[in-house]
Amino acid sequence: MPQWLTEEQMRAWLGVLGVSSLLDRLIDQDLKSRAGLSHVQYEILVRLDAAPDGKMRMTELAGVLFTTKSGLNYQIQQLEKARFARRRPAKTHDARGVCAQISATGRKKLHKTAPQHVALVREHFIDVLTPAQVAALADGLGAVRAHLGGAGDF
Amino acid sequence: MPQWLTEEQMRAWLGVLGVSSLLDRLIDQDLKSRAGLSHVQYEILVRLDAAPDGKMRMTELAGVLFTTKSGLNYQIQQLEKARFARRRPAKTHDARGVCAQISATGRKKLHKTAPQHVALVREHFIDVLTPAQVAALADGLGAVRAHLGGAGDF
DNA sequence: GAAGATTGAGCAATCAATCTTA
DNA sequence: TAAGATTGATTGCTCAATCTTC
Repeated sequence: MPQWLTEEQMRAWLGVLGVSSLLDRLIDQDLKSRAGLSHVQYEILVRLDAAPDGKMRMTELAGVLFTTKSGLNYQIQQLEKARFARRRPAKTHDARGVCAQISATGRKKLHKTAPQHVALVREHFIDVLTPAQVAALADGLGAVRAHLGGAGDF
Repeated sequence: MPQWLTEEQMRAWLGVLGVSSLLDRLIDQDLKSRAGLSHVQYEILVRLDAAPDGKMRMTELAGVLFTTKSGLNYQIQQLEKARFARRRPAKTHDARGVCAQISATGRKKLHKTAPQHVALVREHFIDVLTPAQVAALADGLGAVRAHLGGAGDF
């Protein structure tokens, strides 16, 4: 016989699914209407902006963003069309590598967009919780993430 | 000046996004390969199976699943093709209402699929956490969900 | 006009296959 | 042969518009 979930375990599990669905949609709509960026595109720009020289290897970027290489490729194409990023051969001796690099326009766009985005995350996530709850979420979700072994960094 | 997130707040936030991405993909692949169902389709069947008479109004179902009405409509079509569910006019005096109803085949499929699905959720989520961590996640995520005001029920 | 539901166009994600270089 | 990256076909999602009934 299977070991069903307790009521509390169920709340934790459905909580993860529900909260991420709701917040992701909310954020996507906000970013699209305000800045014309999808949430994924915004996260790409954040990572590139923080990276040395504004550039990162495609596979590495896909890893930290928990997306597939195909999906990332598509989004980088969109960012290239919008002139927010470009592709550059990686300057290793390995000619297979490709880097995505944020452009000056991309940085401007990001820096103009970020404050309101952070405000939204605060309003609907951080500020709804006590500091202890935030710590508990960081702790628990970090444990799950560590177990899943994604290439993330935080 | 915007109020940036602290390192811990960032871990909590990226934790939600990362864990849900990773687990959702993992579960989707598992369900598709084992049962030919997407995660969304599985959740639909769970809800219908638990509902009185195995049926639920389309809008209500979309609400508890945090999905759009269009998205739900598409998935119900797929479930109809597979004979796991069907559409029925709601038996209110209001002729606008439509119910989705799980079929006997759908119930069989669900009951055969559920144990391994729960085992997977345990393996990669519940069992990775202490009972206190599970309680903390249920608590914190519940608070966020309550604030977002989704039509969920748990 | 508003609520419940459905449709269609366009966009985005996935999976397998391909191409190139190591 | 394998790693890095890209593409193509297919599926699924989102948004706006539509249709019907209240």
